[in-house]
Amino acid sequence: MSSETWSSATCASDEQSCRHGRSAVGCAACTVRFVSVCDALTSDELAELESLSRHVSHGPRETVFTQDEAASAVYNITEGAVRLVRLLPDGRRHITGFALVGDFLGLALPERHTTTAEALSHVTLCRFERRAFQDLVARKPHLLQRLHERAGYELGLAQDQMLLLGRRGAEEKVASFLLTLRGRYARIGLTSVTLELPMGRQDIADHLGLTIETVSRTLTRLDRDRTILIVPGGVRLLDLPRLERLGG
Amino acid sequence: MSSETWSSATCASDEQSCRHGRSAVGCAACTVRFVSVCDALTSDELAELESLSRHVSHGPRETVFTQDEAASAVYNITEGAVRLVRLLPDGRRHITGFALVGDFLGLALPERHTTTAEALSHVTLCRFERRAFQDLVARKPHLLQRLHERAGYELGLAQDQMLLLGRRGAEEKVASFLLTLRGRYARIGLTSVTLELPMGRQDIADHLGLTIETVSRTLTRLDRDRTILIVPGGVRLLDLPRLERLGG
DNA sequence: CGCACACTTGAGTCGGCTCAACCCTCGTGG
DNA sequence: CCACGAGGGTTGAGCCGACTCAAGTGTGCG
Repeated sequence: MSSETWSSATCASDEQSCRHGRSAVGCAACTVRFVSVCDALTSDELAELESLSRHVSHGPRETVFTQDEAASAVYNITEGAVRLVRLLPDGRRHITGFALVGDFLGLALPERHTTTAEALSHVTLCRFERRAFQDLVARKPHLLQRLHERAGYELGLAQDQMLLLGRRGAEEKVASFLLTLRGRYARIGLTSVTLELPMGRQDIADHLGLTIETVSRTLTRLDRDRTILIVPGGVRLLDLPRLERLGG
Repeated sequence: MSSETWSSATCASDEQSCRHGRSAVGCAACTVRFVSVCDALTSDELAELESLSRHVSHGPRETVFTQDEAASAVYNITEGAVRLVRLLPDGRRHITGFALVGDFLGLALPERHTTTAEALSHVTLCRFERRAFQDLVARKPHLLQRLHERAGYELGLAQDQMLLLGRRGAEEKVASFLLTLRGRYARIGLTSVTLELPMGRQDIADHLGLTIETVSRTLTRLDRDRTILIVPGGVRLLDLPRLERLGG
């Protein structure tokens, strides 16, 4: 039994969204609506979407869904962050990306999930049955349009990441990673000087194609020369211009 | 003036497809139709699509379109191959991928191209004005559906590539590259024992995040231990099991 | 206190990069 | 016909940065 199923059970879901947390008062009042695909819908359609949705939540390290398993649902993150993991036959793992608030999981509406999604912190999600969501999409071309735009954006991110992985240089990778994350936070309205890093060093390493030791060393070096300041749970970006010079 | 525009001019295009080459006898008889997005259309719709299309062709090293320039058109490759290049501010370049027969350029229908596309050999393409194509797509949800599926597939490829770039090992990278290419050729019905490599060593290096010397050395090593045989314009795969062991 | 876990730090190794020379083919022109 | 140069590819010597292995720090928690 997957933890996904488990969490659905713990969340006493009924017709409308359940009230187990501080969010979940309906799509119209959804805090992430304007940064998500739902933005494409009229209020009527929003109501229809809402009837399909169930809120689910997961604690840290729990699995939302697993690579290669049948994709019974797609998700929209309303709180927290998850890591998207690809496992190799030989045991090595790679983190294709980190999904933040407002991000959509299952954008391509695939038959089977291509990655495993694991919660980094406490995370809440809007869960849609895939078939029902697919039916809705088939009837609402502009929603599909929106999904497709988003997929194009993701494709661009993936290409940036490929570029990053190809050009070596640990410092470049780490600096660029921090800047990218900063940019994504800004995109959803979080512009704090302190950058939260909900993922561990090992996750960053597996994302950048480095080892945990190299990530750690690089961060401490950036800390030593006052480019960043390492704080519990994240970093403070002290010298943005230099960081941008390092990251490209 | 871009070479794209230039080529359009040399191809005396009129209502139907022009007859400058051995292809171009109309969408219904198109050799790449069943491996491309056009497969989603009925014959009526195909006729409509055809009225939007112009055949263009490019010689080796010519640019089809350039990164960051306004995307006036999207393309379907009917013959030949192109490389998709991303240029960095500091001059380094990365090849995000190689597009083969049947591949669609501009899948995400972007305002501006995210990569530069350069012909590797003589290449012919079906060219669609982006706006007109977009209008058609807006009226044909199942075509959009098909584009979106394809985008999902591309996203998967990009993730595989990220994984490849992250896990080091030149031998692994090269072996995997050859196998991936073989798989893509097979997908469009080309199952020859000899694998054509229309791209140069430098292109492979820029695609895999290696140097040209390392690519060359790795290929010669594979040649020496009889895993492959280097032939003009490509390689022959002699020991597939071993190659698969090397590539994952 | 003692354990677990995440992270940091150090010493030595190794694979791919750098720099440089060389080979081969092809096209051009004397 | 050969000389020449250009471009793509190959090969070699030495270096450097990231990995490996190993130990040490710090914090939270039972």
